[in-house]
Formats: sequence, structure tokens, C-alpha cells
Amino acid sequence: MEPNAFREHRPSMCRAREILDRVGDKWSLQVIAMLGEGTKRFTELKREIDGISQRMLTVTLRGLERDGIVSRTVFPVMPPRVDYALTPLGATLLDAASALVGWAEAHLDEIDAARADYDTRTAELDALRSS
Amino acid sequence: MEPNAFREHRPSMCRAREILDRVGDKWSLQVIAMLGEGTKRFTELKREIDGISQRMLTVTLRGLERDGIVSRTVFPVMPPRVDYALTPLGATLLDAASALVGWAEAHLDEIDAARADYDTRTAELDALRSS
DNA sequence: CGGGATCCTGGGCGATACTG
DNA sequence: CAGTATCGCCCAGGATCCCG
Repeated sequence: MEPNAFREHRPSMCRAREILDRVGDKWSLQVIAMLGEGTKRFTELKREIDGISQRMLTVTLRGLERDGIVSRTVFPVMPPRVDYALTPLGATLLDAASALVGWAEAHLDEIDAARADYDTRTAELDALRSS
Repeated sequence: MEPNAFREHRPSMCRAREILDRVGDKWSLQVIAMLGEGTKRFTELKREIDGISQRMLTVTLRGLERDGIVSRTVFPVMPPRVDYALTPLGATLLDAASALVGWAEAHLDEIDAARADYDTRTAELDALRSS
């Protein structure tokens, strides 16, 4: 049995949920992923992250900045210019999250198959029940 | 520069979001964590996962079962008995997720400090603005 | 015991308009 | 360009009741 962070002590889970709430929302991970490519400006992020509204980009970046995951650099020029980048802490988070993304890519086929399997099985049961 | 699953090709991210939607919801990860300790019954899970409603436990377990992460075994007896356990696939997910939980535990202090820092800084700015 | 079915609310999120 | 402010929708998830 390999070491398992979950088992050590229960209270860690509730704190861990805070982090997953941070990373598990709709946009944070994608923002972190984009910044993993290097420093980017606001509009650049908005252009590259498909479907995000400027409001949610702002909100997400603020949250990540507050947690010390993203750094925000304002240049006092006209028109305004703001650079965003991962902090060292943010970079370590990207690495940790990459493990999950790697898992996802490695097992997507299995999951799709499991879903199809489950759906057909339940469909058969429903058919039986209505007969 | 270490390998980064995010950079390889963009389409992987959208699929990756599916997985984070699965694991990033309010309860899935905790259910997986509990089942990491071994096979458990419905009521057992409900008792050990603090705050979960039976509805959400059912919904969560169904979703995980559909994705092939959790197995469900029904014993046709009275009163009913149903056992839940991680599948091999689920066990690998638990390992991958543990990386994130480990990161969370390792950096909680940094994050708390960053938040406190951010909050006091913005509080000072607000004070200046209202003067 | 292990669920379904139904109802209801909070807040996450999008759309739009305005600003330095 | 990089936001802020406001409004409103939608649905995840909680509460409750019932059932085999």
C-alpha cells in the first residue's frame, strides 16, 4: 500500500478542499496553464482562453493574485498595460495540477468506454422496467 | 523546462476540464478519499463524510460509477446492502489527486500569508481612496 | 438500508454598459 | 487597454418526503 496523503489525518481534507475550490472553478486552471507559457497581458489571456468573459478573467486573476499564485505588474502608461505571470508558488501548483491533467489524458478512453457501457446498461434496465 | 502536460496541444485542456469537473465538485474527491481506505457501505460513507446529504452522496456515487471510478455491488437481501469500492482506475485517480492534496498541505501557510498580505494592502489602498 | 422524486434557494457566471 | 458596476439567469446542491 503506497503512501496516501488523504489517510494521514482527516483535518487535512477540509483544508485541501479550499485549494480544490480555488483550482477547481471554471477558469483558474486554464489561466494558470496559459501563464505557464510565460508572462502575458490581460487581453492576450482573454483572447487565448476561449469563452471567458472579461469579468471572469478579472475575478479569476484577482483570486489567484490574492493567493500568491499569480503576480500582477502595472505599468503606469497610456494606454494601460498590465502583465501577469506565475509566481514560483504558482509554478509548483502548475506542476502538481499537471499530474491530474496527465491522468485525465491517459485515461480518457477508459472513462468514455465506462460511460458508454454504463449508459447502455441503464438504458436496457429502463426498457425492461417499462415493459 | 520540465515537461508540461498543458503545453502539448490545446485540445487536451478542454478534455482535462471534464476531469476536473468530475473531481472538482464538492464531494467526489472526499468520496474517493474515503473509499481509498477500503470498501464501504452507503450509510458508512454518509456517516464519515461530514455534511453530505444522502441525495448528493447518491448523485456523486452514480457519477463516479458511470465513469468507472467506483464499483457498486448490490446484495439482494433485506434490508438492502450495497458496497462501494474504488476500481483499479479509481485507485490511480486517487494517486494523481494526492499530488494536489500534497501540494495544498505543503503550501497552505504560504497561501494564508499571501492572502493576509493582499488583504491588508488592498485595505490600505481603499483607505487612501476614501480620503 | 439505500435510495428516488420534488421543491427551493444561493451564488457562480454571463451580458451589457460605463470609466481612467 | 484593462478594468468596474449592475442586472439577471441558471443550476448545483440542501431539505424534505416517500418507497421497496
